[in-house]
Amino acid sequence: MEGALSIGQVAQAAGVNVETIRYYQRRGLLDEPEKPLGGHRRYAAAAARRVSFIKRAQQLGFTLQEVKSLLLLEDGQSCRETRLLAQYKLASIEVRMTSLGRMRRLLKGLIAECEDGKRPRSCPIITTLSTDT
Amino acid sequence: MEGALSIGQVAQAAGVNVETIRYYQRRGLLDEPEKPLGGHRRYAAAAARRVSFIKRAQQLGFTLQEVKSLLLLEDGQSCRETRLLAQYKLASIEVRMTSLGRMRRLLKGLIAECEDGKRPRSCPIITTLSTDT
DNA sequence: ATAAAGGCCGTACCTTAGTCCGGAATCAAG
DNA sequence: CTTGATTCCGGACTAAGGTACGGCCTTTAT
Repeated sequence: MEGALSIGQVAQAAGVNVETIRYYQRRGLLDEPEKPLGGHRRYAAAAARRVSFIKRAQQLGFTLQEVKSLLLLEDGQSCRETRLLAQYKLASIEVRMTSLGRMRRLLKGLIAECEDGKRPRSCPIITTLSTDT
Repeated sequence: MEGALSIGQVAQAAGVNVETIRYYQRRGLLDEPEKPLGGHRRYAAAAARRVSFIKRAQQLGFTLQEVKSLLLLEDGQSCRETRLLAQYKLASIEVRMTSLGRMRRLLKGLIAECEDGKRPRSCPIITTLSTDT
């Protein structure tokens, strides 16, 4: 059997709080294993992986609601819908990257200017940030 | 005079709610112009630009607290600190981009696989997402 | 000059993503 | 078999980032 973890072990494995696990269950992102009448629930290792996935997706800016949709892919069988969702996410990731790229270019340029020491009055950084996109 | 906007005009120009403007003022991201005793405050066009900047920075994942720091650059004169802060932000942007890049590669691959129609049983998308980083 | 629109201000409320609490029950070690 | 650590469960609380409300006053357009 590849898993007989307690909720605490799942939490530790995924690097989150026990309460977070329970919260995800309430939100329907993770299901609760059966409770052996008057005992403690046992989790498969897959639960910990699922939680890790949730955290990773979140770090990339997906909301729990979105992650939930993504996870439906796993559970559901419809490859078609899955692909659509993935394509949509991909598009949003690309938008974010483009945005970040612009900001990065901006900051790089400003840092360089700053280093040159040619500061006419106020730091060029914000004058620029405040005006450009 | 390049500005004599009402708070509503500032909000509209920046594409936010009037309440948001007031909220930023409370948070110290934007200062309130003097109020002409028993009248309505008037804003310079710079206020709208500032708000737009805040929104842009936010879209890139900066918290209001961080944006506040960034804005100190504008107001403060210390180029040195400004630069440090900007460098820190730059680094964090790069981390985010790398992360997003990984996710993008992942999604792209999975979408392609999905399109091939070779689905062994469940959609490959999640099997992968659940296991890899 | 008068009404509608907008501004002022304080307070209350909302959503997201958790975290904490407290009491009862269960598990694991010695 | 006792003790200490976990789990269970419901519900309250938090922080961030706003949004809404209500009463009153000022502006603006007609």
